Amino acid sequence: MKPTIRDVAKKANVSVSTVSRVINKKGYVHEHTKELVEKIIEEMGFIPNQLARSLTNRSSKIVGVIVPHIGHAFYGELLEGIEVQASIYGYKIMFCHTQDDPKRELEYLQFFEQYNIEGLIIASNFSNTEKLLELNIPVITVDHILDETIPSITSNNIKGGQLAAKKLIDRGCKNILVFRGPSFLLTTHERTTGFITELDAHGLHAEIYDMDLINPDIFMIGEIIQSKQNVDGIFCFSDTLAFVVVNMLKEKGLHIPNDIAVIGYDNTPHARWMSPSITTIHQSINFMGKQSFNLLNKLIHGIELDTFHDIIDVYLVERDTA
Amino acid sequence: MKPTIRDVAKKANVSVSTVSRVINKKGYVHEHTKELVEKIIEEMGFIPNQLARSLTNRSSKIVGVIVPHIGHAFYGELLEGIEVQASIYGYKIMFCHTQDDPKRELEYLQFFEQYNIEGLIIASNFSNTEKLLELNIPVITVDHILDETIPSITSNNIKGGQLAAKKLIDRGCKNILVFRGPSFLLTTHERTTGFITELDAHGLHAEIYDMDLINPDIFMIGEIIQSKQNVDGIFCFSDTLAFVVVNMLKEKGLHIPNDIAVIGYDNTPHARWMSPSITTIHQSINFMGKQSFNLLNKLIHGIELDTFHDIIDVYLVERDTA
DNA sequence: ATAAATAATGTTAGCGGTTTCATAATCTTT
DNA sequence: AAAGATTATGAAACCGCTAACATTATTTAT
Repeated sequence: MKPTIRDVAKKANVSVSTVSRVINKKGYVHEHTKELVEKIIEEMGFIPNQLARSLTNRSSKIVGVIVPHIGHAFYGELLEGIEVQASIYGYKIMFCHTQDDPKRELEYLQFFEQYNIEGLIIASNFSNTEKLLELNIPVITVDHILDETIPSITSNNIKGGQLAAKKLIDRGCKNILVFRGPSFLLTTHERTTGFITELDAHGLHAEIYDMDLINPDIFMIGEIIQSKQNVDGIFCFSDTLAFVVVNMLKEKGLHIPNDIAVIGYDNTPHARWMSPSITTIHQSINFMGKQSFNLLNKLIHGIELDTFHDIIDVYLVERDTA
Repeated sequence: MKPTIRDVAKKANVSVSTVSRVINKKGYVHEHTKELVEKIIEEMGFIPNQLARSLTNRSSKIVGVIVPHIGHAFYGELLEGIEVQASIYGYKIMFCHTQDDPKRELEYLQFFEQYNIEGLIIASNFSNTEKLLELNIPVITVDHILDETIPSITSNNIKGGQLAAKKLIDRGCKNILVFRGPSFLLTTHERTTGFITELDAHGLHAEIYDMDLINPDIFMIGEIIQSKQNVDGIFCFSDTLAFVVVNMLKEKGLHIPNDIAVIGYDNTPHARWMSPSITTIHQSINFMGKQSFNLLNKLIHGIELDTFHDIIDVYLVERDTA
């Protein structure tokens, strides 16, 4: 059986409160007894039970994270960033992937509540904002803004769109296609806005298609590429998409980037490994993860926020396709 | 303030134990009172505090999962499988990614212990088996076997190697290269064994190189490919590797699969999207995740195991590169 | 009708900690 | 040397729940 604080107290011939004081470094305790207690804790291999602690403290040292699909690289990397940072501050993560199912969202919200989680990071397109606020714990969103009142970490999607546009314009592209993400995502709109306004400023415009960023409809992309003539620039809202597009263009015998330039988004490893390697917009997902934990951590500890909605910078990675 | 069981009891004019009986559906309670209590629970929005429950029960409904890098697709998918299954049984997961750091492993083992986790799934190359067994909770490993005494879920790597070999042999390949994984992994050895024995049986042999499966050393691969003449078949232990190799071979002007055949491993989405699409060994990572939770669940509930080391089937996905 | 069995509910002691309060010992201060 | 402040420790209540045990009400069996 694991030793409890009482076992330690008995062996050290002190009261439990003294032991408690030692492990929490709180209140008065004589140097002598402190050393003795510490020795015995060491000896017995005593580890305070966090569950019991949480019960009195209401500080579980757990934060919840909700993502749509943990299997996807984006969320994996995000989670990695969050976890790294959380562990520095002694926080553990309990996560849930909703698979875009609102039922699961609510279910997990309850679970989280049962465990007295101290804060919540939401990366899914959460559907039930009221429920969220009822929780009465700090909540932030990452990668998108759910509500003006909920602090967030997002990527600078407008700039991402602008950078891509600038690059294509610089190359002299005139006939531009955009394979963007689904229209219900805020990120899609932001990138589109950034891209289009930049084109506009140069008297250019683009033809836009909505796509699934993660599971691209290969057939449809093929159709579009075949049917369009004279296209000389394509902006894809994910590297996965760019990846598929580049492969198809090569099949078609076009030279990239001379005949046609392609820009992706995300800067995943595959973009670098592909040949030609894919020019893309880099967003540091890992960093977003870290920052989102940091933001949440501030809220948990009641620290004043300097920025309520933090926007992470993006940049263009110039490679072979544009 | 969140309502407690006492608040409910008071409002319903019953004792806390009656309420407890209602929420746990355990012991005698009159239909009348049951309905009343349920109504009040509903009204007050009472949710039993799992922390307090765990304290008495020692059943936290939490299982721990340790992976090396959550950011990697393999572990993301694995975690997804685990989580889906866990949630069906009302279990939450607390995870840690060790980044291959033994210090972090131990640290997290302690954390897990503090939270009375009920079981542990290990996907990392855990270094400290004794510590693990000291935990006195069910432990299983997934994707590799750490110790004969610890139940496991693994992929049929031997068969994976065999399938790849058979395919290359069928194509008439004579001059074969293997880009395998790091030699400290059991999976690497198993696949190698499967592959080599099959070649042996046909009087063939292969040249083997150790590689990082996830972050391939592009330069080194390039060197090898350039230096070797007459190679007509390559077996890569990950699709990522195959991906890089295929790109390089194309650069070199070789025709795949006629001049040279390539087989990957994993069947990641990119293998399908690449052109030529990559022939690969499929292993159902998601399924492995599910099965590993199922296995752990049996152990937790003391159910007799029919297989101590369960091996998940793999198969060849024939596409354009072999 | 009475004993025995079953059903319904309450009382209370934990689970393993933290924390308030009380008390005792030691150190300052004048 | 006495009063006051500081330091050191312990007793006990409590966090929110479960479960063993006790008690009473209701059935069932004889």
